[in-house]
Amino acid sequence: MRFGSPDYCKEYNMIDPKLLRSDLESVAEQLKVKRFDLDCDGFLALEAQRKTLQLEAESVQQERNAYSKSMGKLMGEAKAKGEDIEPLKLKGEQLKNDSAAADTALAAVQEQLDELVQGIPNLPHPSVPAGNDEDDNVELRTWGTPSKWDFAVKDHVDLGADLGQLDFDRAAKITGSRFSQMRGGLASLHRALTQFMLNTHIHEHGYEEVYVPYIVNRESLFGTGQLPKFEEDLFKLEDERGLYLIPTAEVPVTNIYRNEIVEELPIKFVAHTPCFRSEAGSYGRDTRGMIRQHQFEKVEMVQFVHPDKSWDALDELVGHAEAILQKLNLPYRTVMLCGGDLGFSSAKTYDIEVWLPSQDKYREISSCSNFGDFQARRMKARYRNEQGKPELLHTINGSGLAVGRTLLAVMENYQREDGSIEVPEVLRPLMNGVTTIQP
RNA sequence: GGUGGGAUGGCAGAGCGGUUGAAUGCACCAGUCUUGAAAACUGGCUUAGGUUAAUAGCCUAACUAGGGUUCGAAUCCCUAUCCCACCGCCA
Repeated sequence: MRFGSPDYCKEYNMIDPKLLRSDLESVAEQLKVKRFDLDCDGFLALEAQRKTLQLEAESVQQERNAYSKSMGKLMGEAKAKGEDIEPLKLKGEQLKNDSAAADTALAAVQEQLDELVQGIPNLPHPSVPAGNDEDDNVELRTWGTPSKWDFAVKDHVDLGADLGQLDFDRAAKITGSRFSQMRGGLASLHRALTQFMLNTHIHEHGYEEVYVPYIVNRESLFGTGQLPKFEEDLFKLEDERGLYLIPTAEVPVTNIYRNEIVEELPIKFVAHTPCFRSEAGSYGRDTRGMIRQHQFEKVEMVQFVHPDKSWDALDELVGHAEAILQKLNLPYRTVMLCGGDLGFSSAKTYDIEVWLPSQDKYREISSCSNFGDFQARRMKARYRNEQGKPELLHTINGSGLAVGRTLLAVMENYQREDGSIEVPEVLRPLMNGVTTIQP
């Protein structure tokens, strides 16, 4: 759980504290791209206190250790001479109290320092453009051409309802809003998409499939950065152990190597899991259909890579996600997120957005990020460098893809005038040759 | 859910409350020997934090985790987690 001593260093530092001490101005400058205002004066003041107090605490501790070590001998001598050993103990007691006082003072400052440092997001990569929100994201490329329809296109909600295979009302009855229930061909199509994505990543992109828990502990959520800042986005179990439903496979998969030194890099994992998100704070947004659900399926790619290779690996991983859309022949575009839209832990993120004819625009279907050593530092996930020394590795991940949204995109882009849906070529072998979803 | 037994360095495995960061073996690295290799011998071999120009020294911490007793804890006490065995229940 912890780096080093419980007294002197708290867990979950994120930005390298050494970097803050050596290059504070530069860090603050870089964080402006992310629209984060770093409290430099506050940091410097706390850091100065920390340094003084830590040196003090360690020196008292040193004295105490030396005294304790000599105690055995001193007591023996005292007893041999028939002297009282109480004064000897008293001095030890005094040292203990001094030490405890010094530790307490240090801990108080360290706590404030930790709080400050832990609230600092990851630094953005120099190539990340400044900007406030998604409107400032930069389109890098588009692929495919949105179809022209000579009839009025329906959205997936109407298509699904007309097919009698997608039912939000019954899902609401069973559970509540933001859930869906499917049946028949649509349910099969949904499953086939999952299977297709997994097969592609495993057999064409070199990923190893992993099966992981869908319920995780706090430490894992800290490791990937969902906690402590984003607790309200999670479903927490009413359980004294304090467990949570996973909001993404990223959490269990990335944490596979928490507190470990891995032998060989890179490691490429792909996992299919359900994802659970409370969507607190998104009331009224995307309430129609299955764009934003409390429960959805996702195929997630996670890579553990050498620090020198993470940027190349990210580009490659984006390509893996795009390949799925290309094989499904779904038009999309790839954008680079601006600083203001970047997630807390991410150094750089590419979003892939699929074309939705009903909305006449592109909507996010995958998000691919490089976290640098940010998550690795929280997780203590390391590898052995060329000198054989443990060093933080880099983590990257990306959806490949969000299955629910992919289904929706397939429905809308493959719809026919009669309301039936053509099954994309690549999915047919997985659906026993079925070519059309019909009522 | 019940009862018992465990958790020590990469692995195996010692460890009376006081030079134990931790015996020993294996593995690993370097050297000697050898034409080369093996064997044998010699030496090295955990990690984190702080200090520092330093991956040099020095200091602090760590024997699953958290708390307690003590001048002093791997060693004693409490709690949690995980593992093993048996019983009960069960997809």
